[in-house]
Order: sequence, then C-alpha cells, then structure tokens
Amino acid sequence: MSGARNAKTPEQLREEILQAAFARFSQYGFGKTTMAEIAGDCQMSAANVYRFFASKQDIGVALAFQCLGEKEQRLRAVLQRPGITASERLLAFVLELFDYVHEQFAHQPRVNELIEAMAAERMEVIKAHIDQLRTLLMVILQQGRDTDEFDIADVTAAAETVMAATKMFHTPYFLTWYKKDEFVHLARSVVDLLLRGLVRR
Amino acid sequence: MSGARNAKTPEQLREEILQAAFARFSQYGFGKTTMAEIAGDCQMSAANVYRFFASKQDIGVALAFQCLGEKEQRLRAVLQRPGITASERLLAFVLELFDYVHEQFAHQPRVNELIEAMAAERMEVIKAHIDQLRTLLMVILQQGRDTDEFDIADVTAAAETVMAATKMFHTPYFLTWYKKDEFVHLARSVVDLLLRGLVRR
DNA sequence: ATACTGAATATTTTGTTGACAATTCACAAT
DNA sequence: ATTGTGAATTGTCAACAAAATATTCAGTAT
Repeated sequence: MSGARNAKTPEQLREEILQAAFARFSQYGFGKTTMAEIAGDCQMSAANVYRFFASKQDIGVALAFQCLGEKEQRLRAVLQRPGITASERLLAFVLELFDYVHEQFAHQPRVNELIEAMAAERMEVIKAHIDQLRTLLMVILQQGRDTDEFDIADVTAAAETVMAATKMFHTPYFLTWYKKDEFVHLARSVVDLLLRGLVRR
Repeated sequence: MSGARNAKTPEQLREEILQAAFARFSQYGFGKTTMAEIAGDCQMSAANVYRFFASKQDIGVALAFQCLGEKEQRLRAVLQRPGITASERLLAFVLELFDYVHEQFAHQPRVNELIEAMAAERMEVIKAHIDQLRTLLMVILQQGRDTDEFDIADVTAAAETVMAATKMFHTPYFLTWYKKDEFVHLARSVVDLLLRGLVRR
C-alpha cells in the first residue's frame, strides 16, 4: 500500500470524474459544461482530468456507453421474465424498448442529446448497441424456435428483419411525429403482424 | 382576348416562376437563391413575384408539393403494373418507394433539402403525403383481399401497420446508415415477413 | 382597374472580434 | 516515478456590426 491515507486509485478517480460529468451533462448539457467545472467537482485541476480522459468528447462517449449499457440491462430483464410465451416476450421487448426511448426523450432530454451527439461523431458506439439489441432479440427468437412456437429458418436474419421493421419504435427521430399512445398502438399492430409471420401454424 | 399580343395568363406566370425557382433551388439550394434571381429569370421585378406567391417559403412549399406529387405518380404506376400478384405488387411498391427516396437523396440533394426544410415548417404537407402513400398501399391490400390472396380484417389498419414496419425504407434519415444494397436486402426481408402474416393459408 | 416597378423597410445571413473554454506543457510536490 | 498544477496555447462560440435579402408600399404605366 502507498503511504498516504485516503489515496484514491486511478480507477476510483476515473469513476468520480464520470459521475461528476454525468451530473453536469444531464442537468446543463454537454456544451454548457466545462472541464474546469467537472475538475472542480472532483477537487482537482482541469489539466489533471486529462490524465484520465484524452478529451471531453471521450468523457461523453464513456457516459453514452454506460447509458446504452443500462438500457441493454433493462431489456435483458425482459428476457428473464418468467411464464410468458415467446410471442408475448417479443411484444414486451419492443414495447420496453419504445418505453425506454420515449422516457429518456421526454424526461432526460440532455442525456438523449448526449447520446445523439456522441453517435454523430462515433457511430460505432451506436452500431455496437444496435447489434447488442439484435442479439437480445435473437435469444427470444431462438427460444421460440426451440419450443416450436416459431417457424424460423435463420434466426440471425429474422432478428435483423424484426429490428428493421420496428425501427420506428426505437429511434428518437420519430418521437415528435406521433403521440405516445399512437406509437404504442402502432407498435402492437406491427408486432402482431410480424408474429403472424413468425408463429408456426 | 386582351389587346396585347403574347399576354401571359396569371397561371402561366405562376408556373414560370415555379420553374425558375425549381431550377435555382435544385442547383444552388433554397437558401442561396434570392427572390431577385427568380424574378430576373422571369424578366420581372422581385416585387411582382409577390403578386403570385405570398412568400419565398410558399414557393418552396408549392415545389415540395409538386415533387411529392410526382413521387405519388410514380408509385401509382406500380399499382397499374399488369400481371402480378398482390404480394409481388406490395414488394414492388416498397422497393420503388425506397428507390425514389434513395435516388433523390443521392442525386438531388438540394431537392431533398428543400422538402425536408418545408416539412419542418409545415408538417401538414408531409403528413398529407404519407397519408396518400397509405391510401395507395390500401389499394394493393384491398386488391389482395378481393382475390382472396390476403387475409386482412381491416385494410386501413393493415396499411398503417405496413407503413410503420417499412418506415425505415421511406425515410431519408436512415440513408447514411447502410449501403443501398443492404437496404434493398433488408426491405425484401421485411416485406417477405409481412407477407407471411398477410397471405391467406 | 390591373400589372408592374423602384425604393423603403424589415429580416436574415454573414463576417468579425473578444471572451471563454479545451488542451498542452513545463515544472513542482510527494 | 507518480500525481498533480499554473500558465501558455489553441480552438470554439456568442455577441455585435455590416451586408445582403425578403417583403411591403407608394406610385407609374397601360
């Protein structure tokens, strides 16, 4: 151990910076937050922050990554939900996805902005996330196939197709076009129709 | 008839203005085109243009409306295409829609900008267009139902559902995300899956 | 009266500049 | 060696001024 008491590990400091940045970003936005403020919140100089993150942008990306991870976590919970059919799970998945996107758009506009801004610069982050969502979808489809509920030749392809067909419900872009309940109604219709094509008969 | 030779009717002048504006807008963009230039192209003063259009914005809207009308026209041609099943027609419709959007995005970026800009201010224009597309879709679905090819309870609802599920292929927003042939492939998959849910079995 | 224009006015866009903020760096403290 | 800082540098942005443009209007021509 090092001599000084209370010494924080680099990992802890990194985490502290992220927390401080998130607090500021989500309240005032990425643009209106300065490195000096973030540093001040952590009782250090702005220069020192650069020992942990190469740029402000990078802090934003790390936070966006975290947020998307939480979203994925919440959707994984749908995969665990016991006692429902694969069809019901698919519907629940899509509705949960929409709900999350809508919730964030309505109640955490700054966080939404952050993610959109980071996605604009580093699309690979968002691509990886979408890929993750598709993988979760694959689990549902595979389950349905295993129980003979679904009649699917290629689960990977089917997951991509379902992602494409439900794009409208997980893309913030459209959120201003319709009201929430119109979206939910539409989402149900779309999933119903997709299920007519997926279930074995 | 009025005394002077070559007198142009107000309708002709209106049309001339629209043509001149379109030429400028599609080459240089809405913002970089001045009313004076449009007027000059028609050998009249800028002030006189206002006898035909209340504002530059209105000229843009009229042109956007025309463009969307042409798009609808092109899609109507798909409805006329003889000797194909309703399923084939549905696929052709979606592919034609995507093709048009993609074509415009790639080869007439200014026109695309124009439409997006006008849509931002007067969403009713774009809403009416989408409604029109849905109506065309209804014709296809109705045909399919009439011939017992499709099993559809509510044609209007089904059309809305199919529009939602194919949103990705008629919204320019996504065009930068994937390559053209990836889109076409995805579109085919989505339509295939939708058809599995639509056709009577 | 109707069609039109030039000049006046109102808006928007563009260009510039100073302040602020991101990032780097040479050096200090432990 | 590691952790850190203040100060210097570079880059960005918002506010203001200037210029360009949209829009209006009073008035001319037919």
